[in-house]
Parts: sequence; C-alpha cells; structure tokens
Amino acid sequence: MAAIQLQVYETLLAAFGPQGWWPAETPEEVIIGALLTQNTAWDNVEKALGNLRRRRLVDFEKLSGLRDELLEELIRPSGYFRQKSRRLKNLAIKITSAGGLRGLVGMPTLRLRDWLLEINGIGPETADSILLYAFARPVFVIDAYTLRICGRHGWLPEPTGYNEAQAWFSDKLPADSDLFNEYHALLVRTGKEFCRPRRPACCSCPLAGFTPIFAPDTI
DNA sequence: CCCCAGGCGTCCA
DNA sequence: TGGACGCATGGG
Repeated sequence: MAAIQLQVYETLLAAFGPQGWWPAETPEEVIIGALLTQNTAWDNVEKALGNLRRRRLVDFEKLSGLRDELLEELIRPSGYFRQKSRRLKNLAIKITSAGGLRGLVGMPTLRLRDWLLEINGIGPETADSILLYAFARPVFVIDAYTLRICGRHGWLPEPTGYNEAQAWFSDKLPADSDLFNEYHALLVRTGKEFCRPRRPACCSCPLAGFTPIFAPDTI
C-alpha cells in the first residue's frame, strides 16, 4: 500500500494533469514573482512583471540601482507596493553582491535556504518556492491552500504549522524536485477550485474519498 | 457592499 | 512561541 501522500499526488495528477509550473520564463522571474505573489493574486503579479519585462528590468543588477519611486510605480499592481519595492531592491542588492545567481547555484540547499531567510521579506514559503522553482532543489513548498486542504481532509491536526506540514509530505515522498514541483502546483489548483476558505468540505473535490487521520472534531 | 488572493514582519502577552 | 494586525491592488 502506497503512502497517502503519494496516492493524493496520483489522484490530483489524474484529475488535473500537469500544471506546468512555475508560470515564468527564467529563474530571475521566478524569484521576483515569488516575492510579489505573497498574499496576492497571480494576475496582479503578471501586471507588475510585465512592467518590469518591458523595461528590461528583470535583472538584479539593474533593480539594485533603481530609484525607489520608479520601482514602486512599476510593481504597484501587485499590491503592498511600498513594502515589496523595498524588499525586492534589498534582495536584488544582496544577490548582486553575492555574484548574481551564478554565485548561489553551488550552495548546499540548507545553506542557501538560510541565506534566503536572512533577507527581510523572505519567509519559509517564499524561500522554499525559490529553492524549488528557481534552483530545482527538492524542497516541498507549503502554502495556505496546502494547509487548508490538509486540515479540511483531516490529514493533519489544526492548526498546523509550516514545518509540520512540510515534514508530513517530505518524510513520505522521494526527494524529487520534479515531483515536488508538480505536487505543489496541483495542490494550489485544487485549493483554488475546491477548497475555498470559510466553506464546508466540497464533495466534488477529487480528494473527497480519502479517509481522515484526524477526525474533524477531535484534538 | 462583501470577501479573497501562491505571506511576512512587528508587536505584545 | 504564538496570535492579532497592517500592508494594497484588483477581481468576483
């Protein structure tokens, strides 16, 4: 009997097919997008990314020298633009002074994760998204959709923290960046479609048949 | 009008 | 250590 973590993956892949993540072209775009999409709809991030692309500013060296006011204006559609412009520029400066992405690709995964987490504005999900989708490291990304799905299906007790959820998946799956890439994308797809907040469990969800480990009203 | 979106840092008990 | 709160635009 395969672990539930693998069965869920197979079920979602059969239901939705490959999601083709990350929806960006280059590692630079993935990193910038990961920061801009924090608590923000991807359509809004696309507008901001488009502004940067048109001006050939998807480039950490250029971003690190950009006027604050201009950067704020360009990323305004992605929300929290004052915070995010400051954080993006700060990130660009730090990457540039590390020798660009070339200077990071050789770093061991855990050391690179710590390096990312030191940056103001990069927390566990953003760091892990960058590790997985920009550097192809086998790190399982947890997000609000994943926590909601796990809680609602009774796979983890609520409330569950980031590290606990990450371990629940990672400990039962092969450390395969292609698997983790597709799995996270499928969970986001599932969450958007079937696991909206403040709504009862949806019986048409492809995952409806999985047995809860933690009953809905215990612990 | 309301709620929501692929979080995070800060503050405070 | 953990829960509230502010951050901001755009879509349904």
